[in-house]
Amino acid sequence: MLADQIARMIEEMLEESGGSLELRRNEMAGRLGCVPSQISYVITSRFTPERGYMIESRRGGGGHIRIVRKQMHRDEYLMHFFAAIGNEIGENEALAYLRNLADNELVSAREAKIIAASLSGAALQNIAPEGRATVRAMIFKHILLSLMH
Amino acid sequence: MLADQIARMIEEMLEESGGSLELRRNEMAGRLGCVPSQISYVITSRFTPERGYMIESRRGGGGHIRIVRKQMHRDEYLMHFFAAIGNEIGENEALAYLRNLADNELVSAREAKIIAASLSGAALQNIAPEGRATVRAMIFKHILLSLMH
DNA sequence: TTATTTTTGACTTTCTTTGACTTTGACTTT
DNA sequence: AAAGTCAAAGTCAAAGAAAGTCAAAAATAA
Repeated sequence: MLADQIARMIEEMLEESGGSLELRRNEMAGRLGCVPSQISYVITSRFTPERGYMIESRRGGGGHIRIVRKQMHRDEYLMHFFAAIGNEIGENEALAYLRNLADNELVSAREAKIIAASLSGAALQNIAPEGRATVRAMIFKHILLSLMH
Repeated sequence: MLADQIARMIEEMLEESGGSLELRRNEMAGRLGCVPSQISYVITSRFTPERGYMIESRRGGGGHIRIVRKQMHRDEYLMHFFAAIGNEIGENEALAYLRNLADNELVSAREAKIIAASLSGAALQNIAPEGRATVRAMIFKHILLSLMH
């Protein structure tokens, strides 16, 4: 799939450059033989702040898109998530946060699995659908609390 | 019967691939000359977490369904707990099991904290009291499954 | 028969791809 | 300096591609 391919490419570049890069949308689209907005799509759908990226860009002649992987620190991070979760959270969104936690080594891979299991729709299937996202948010927040101090 | 045939086919593929596979629902349905939702039916009715499978999927272009078998070799201990939990479990009883798991080094202290948080009455307070023990059992079981390698 | 499991298909949701149109910035010309 | 030109990037909505859901009908089992 195109989107994944582009995402991989960007990740690679980020790796090489140590977490920050500047690309030119049209030029990249040209190289890949795709429409420029496809690049935008990939960036907005994959390199979100939720997953720990900052985006900034400039239009016009010599414009560019800059992507920075931001490295927050522990407490700030957990707090940030705590606040970000809100009163309800869907499974996918929760997994995105979780992956971010794992990437930043705030939880181990095994811990991430445990958490994922406890937030999974399957585990919560006995709860009425309208209530699931709320319960999931509660559980997630309590887990984050257990990780603090 | 169609469903059994599909189930066998999936099991075979799992065998070949060593316990984990990714299939495309439409494509598979096409090959079998059946309706795509039939694949979904087989997966939800046969490849359940209760039977040791984990499912994840993605919709849209390039979507897929991934099936992973958690092989339980020397996971009998976890299985034992799994069975012991039953359909409902109170917080105290759950904590007792958890301590047991920790004592036997099946989970780390930190993991135990995470699990305790996710099973706590506080985390589940949005659920009607009658339903809590059931949901707690579900979550606990799913966590155990996630621990089975 | 009655209850449970299968099968099907219409409809929904989620994710991707594309392209037309808009906005912005740098440079050039008046 | 103001206006004009052109090269970017941004936005948005439509179309396409997959998987999910659900309930009715059909088949099987009890």
